[in-house]
Amino acid sequence: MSSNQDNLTLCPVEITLTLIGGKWKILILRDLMQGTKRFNQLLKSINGINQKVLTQQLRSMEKDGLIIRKVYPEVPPKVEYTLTELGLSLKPILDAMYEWGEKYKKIKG
Amino acid sequence: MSSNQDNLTLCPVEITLTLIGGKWKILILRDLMQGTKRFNQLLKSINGINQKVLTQQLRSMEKDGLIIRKVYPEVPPKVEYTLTELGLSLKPILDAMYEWGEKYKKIKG
DNA sequence: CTGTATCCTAGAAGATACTG
DNA sequence: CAGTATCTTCTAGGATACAG
Repeated sequence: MSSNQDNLTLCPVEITLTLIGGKWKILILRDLMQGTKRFNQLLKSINGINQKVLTQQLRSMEKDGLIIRKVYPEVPPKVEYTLTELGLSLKPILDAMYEWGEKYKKIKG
Repeated sequence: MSSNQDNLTLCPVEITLTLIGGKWKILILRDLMQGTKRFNQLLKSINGINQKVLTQQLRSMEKDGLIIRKVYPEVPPKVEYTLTELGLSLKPILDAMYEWGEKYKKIKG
């Protein structure tokens, strides 16, 4: 898994990939860019992910300083996930991906 | 594998991911953004990839219209890979990833 | 040099059941 | 609701050998 202890001799693009590569993190970021979300909200809005994998990805992103996990000591439990400043700073990447996908859709769709 | 037959009802970010997701395509794009490259050049400059996987990824990207493969009928063979216009249009994404990686390096390094 | 063709493996991802 | 804990499946990726 990625971590902030990864080799910092990698090229900048590779560094970025170690933190947001993989099948799901970009999609989690896409959702959290809209604001704080609860675990179940993420689970529903991310097509095809399951509970275990979502938990794993969120933990990894928390460890990497991209998101913050806030637990409300209630019953039933309530857990909210929010982007950190570092996480928010990924927005230009997400925006570029969004724009490219839009254009591609128009061409091919 | 990704293809241009993927479900176009996906959100734009997901569409982009189907075309450039995975462990290697971004790195191949990074290299080809600098211009046409031969197979062996790519093999050497992409850290950790092997021949089979590089071939697979290049075929997939060719099928998706991101790159063009040009074979020179020589002995020994010479094959060059070049970005198409569509492939080139991914540059903003690569640039954003590069910039983010740079900043991250400065903070953590 | 640029590929196929096999075979193999690690680990990501998924299904299911259970819990505070 | 938001998780663990297991067990299983799957496939991207890797190692190796060979070929035009």
